[in-house]
Amino acid sequence: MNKSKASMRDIASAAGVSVTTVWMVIHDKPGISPQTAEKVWSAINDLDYRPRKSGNNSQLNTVGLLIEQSSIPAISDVFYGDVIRGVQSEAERLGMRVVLSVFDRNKRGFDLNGLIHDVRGVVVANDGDLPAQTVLQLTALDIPIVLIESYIAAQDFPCVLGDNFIAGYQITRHILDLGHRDIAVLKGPSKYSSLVDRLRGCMAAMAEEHLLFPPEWMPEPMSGHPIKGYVQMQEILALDRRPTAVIAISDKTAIGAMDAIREAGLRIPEDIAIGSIDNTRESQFTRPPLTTVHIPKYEIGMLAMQKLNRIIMGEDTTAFKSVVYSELIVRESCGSPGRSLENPETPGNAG
Amino acid sequence: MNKSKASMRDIASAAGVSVTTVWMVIHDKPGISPQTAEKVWSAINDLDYRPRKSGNNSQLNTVGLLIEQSSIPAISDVFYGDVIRGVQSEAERLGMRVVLSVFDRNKRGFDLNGLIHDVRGVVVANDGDLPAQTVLQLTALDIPIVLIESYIAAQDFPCVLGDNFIAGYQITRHILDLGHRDIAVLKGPSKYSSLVDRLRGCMAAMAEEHLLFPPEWMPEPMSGHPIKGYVQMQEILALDRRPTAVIAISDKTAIGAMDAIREAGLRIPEDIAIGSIDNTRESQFTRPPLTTVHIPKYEIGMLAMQKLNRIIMGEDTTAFKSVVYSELIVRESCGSPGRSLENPETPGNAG
DNA sequence: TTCAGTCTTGTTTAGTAAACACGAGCGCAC
DNA sequence: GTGCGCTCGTGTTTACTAAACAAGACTGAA
Repeated sequence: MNKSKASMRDIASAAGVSVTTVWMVIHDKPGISPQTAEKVWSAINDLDYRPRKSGNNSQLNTVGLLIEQSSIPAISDVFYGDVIRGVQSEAERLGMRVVLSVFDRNKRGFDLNGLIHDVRGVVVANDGDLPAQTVLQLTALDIPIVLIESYIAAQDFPCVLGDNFIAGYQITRHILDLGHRDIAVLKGPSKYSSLVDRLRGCMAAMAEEHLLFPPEWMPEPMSGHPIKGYVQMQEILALDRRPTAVIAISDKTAIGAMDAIREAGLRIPEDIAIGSIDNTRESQFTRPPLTTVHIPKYEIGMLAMQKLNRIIMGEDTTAFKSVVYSELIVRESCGSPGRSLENPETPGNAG
Repeated sequence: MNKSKASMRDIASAAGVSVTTVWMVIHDKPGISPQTAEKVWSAINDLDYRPRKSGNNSQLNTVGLLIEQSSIPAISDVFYGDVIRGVQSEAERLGMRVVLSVFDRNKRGFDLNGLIHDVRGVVVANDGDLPAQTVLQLTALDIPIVLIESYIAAQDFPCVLGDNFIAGYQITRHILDLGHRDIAVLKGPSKYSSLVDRLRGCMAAMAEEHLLFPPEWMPEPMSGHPIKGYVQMQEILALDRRPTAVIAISDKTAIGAMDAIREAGLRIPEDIAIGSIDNTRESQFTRPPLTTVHIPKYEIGMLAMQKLNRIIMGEDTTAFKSVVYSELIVRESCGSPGRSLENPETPGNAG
């Protein structure tokens, strides 16, 4: 008669507690003393208990993490690795599971239906190649959604962002404060709203000094080229007049640009200073180490998961942007603040 | 012997339930059936129960709303009226009380101590005159704090903001799209971080068209002058060359500027177009009605209270900016989009 | 084969007993 | 009278439960 595996009721009587208590122990709810939990767990072990129904309800607290294919293997990607870790660890804290789902830019019709049935919400990491239409489709189906490092103008989605505008402003301000006035910028594809915001921040800082980036010093990015920034930088170096400093819109772009600068036989930062935004792990190992703006990637992931959970729980009713603070990290690629171009002692402030 | 008032235990036995249940009814906790609640409440009424300790614990869920004096009578203030309503209504939903506390810019040492003992957290509306030091003092005392429409650079405070940068960008973009190229801007005091961000957004939009605001078309604001924008606009109108459009950093500034424009015998928008940011209530009753950018003031207040509550409850651990979406409201003060300057049919896009 | 009825499973609601924190009052020595 | 410990009554919190509930699985009659 005891052929069928033990049930919660069996565990309860074996441990001398109520079924509810057993349930609470299994689901890690508050209000259980360590002793009781211990008793229950050992009873579960002794009787070899295995929940029956749990198969289907586990899907009920699973969320999807939609990510574009180019970032795969995403776990090790310079930017999204940290974001994913943040999402994952917050999900764990909330008792949720995360399923990774890759968006392939070549397959037009993305298989949303396969995803949405198993999932209570979706966080969309990065955009660019993920057409706004896909995102709208998700909301039409009433699936809660949170965007990461992207927003859609006039479409008020909940999202979590780095302070991209301020980051652009900060790095540009830093380079201006070092005395530079001939500054170029390596921008990114305009489909990434985060990169657009960064550029706008750069331009605002320049405008405060009544300066504009000359058009020839704002080359368009090569789409699809493996080494971002490399070709853009070459274009600038081929011009008659060369900038004394260049701002790269991302660390990756900066790294490509540094290659081009070195190949041209120029020194960093003596001939050309370079600064960027992201503070990815590799930025501290470039030669010279990159002056950049830290974007708290782990926190972005964490907050995104937290926000998604709150939307699912009905706690967040109005959509808003959550913006995490950025911080300028001064290393060596712009020269140190003590030694500006003309004035070795104090930061230059001419303008 | 029954001289002393009834206690929870008395209520409990009178209603035939446990003390815990009585407590849960009084504190509106979940897990009480309507019938039981009814029984308990009537017992409370019959025995004329009155909680003893509650005197001090009601202060425990009170929060302070710190506001600068110039905004008083704050309830009717054009901007902060809505914000305060938002804070208040969310506080009510959360079962909290709000005490208004006015910061007087003339009294240097603000009496924080009087406030902090009764309060579990503070939301600071506006800044400018509220020195950063005061804010830091609050955090040093470990009082949770949320800033509204302000942040302190490099000091990572939780805050709730309108999307000031984008708002500046939007109104400027709108005016540029109408074909204007000779554009002036009426900026605000630089101590207001929100107004600084708006200006930066304006400058970024201009820079995208490779334009800068000429310095003579960016007059400094008169500090302390009753009618904001009026004197600034007069300065611009006195110049040899006049702009075809002007951007006011706030609705209030725009209203002053419109007076100056009318006094100079010029028509709005035919001679000078004007746009601004805020969408305060009065902006729709100006003549002509003001084209402006809506900043959701009520939502800002609501989110600030929500965020403060979460910080108090220990749910929010990392500080971040919450940014609510803005929206361009096209009325008549810039001319209608169908009829731009040179081209009556389509928006001008030269540049 | 199907379909109503019951059984068994996990889950949720609505509740409780007992321990806890803390100030008020009380007695008692000094 | 004043300070000091002690108890006691207060509201509050923790740890736990009985009973109702939802839903799939099983069963046995039509």
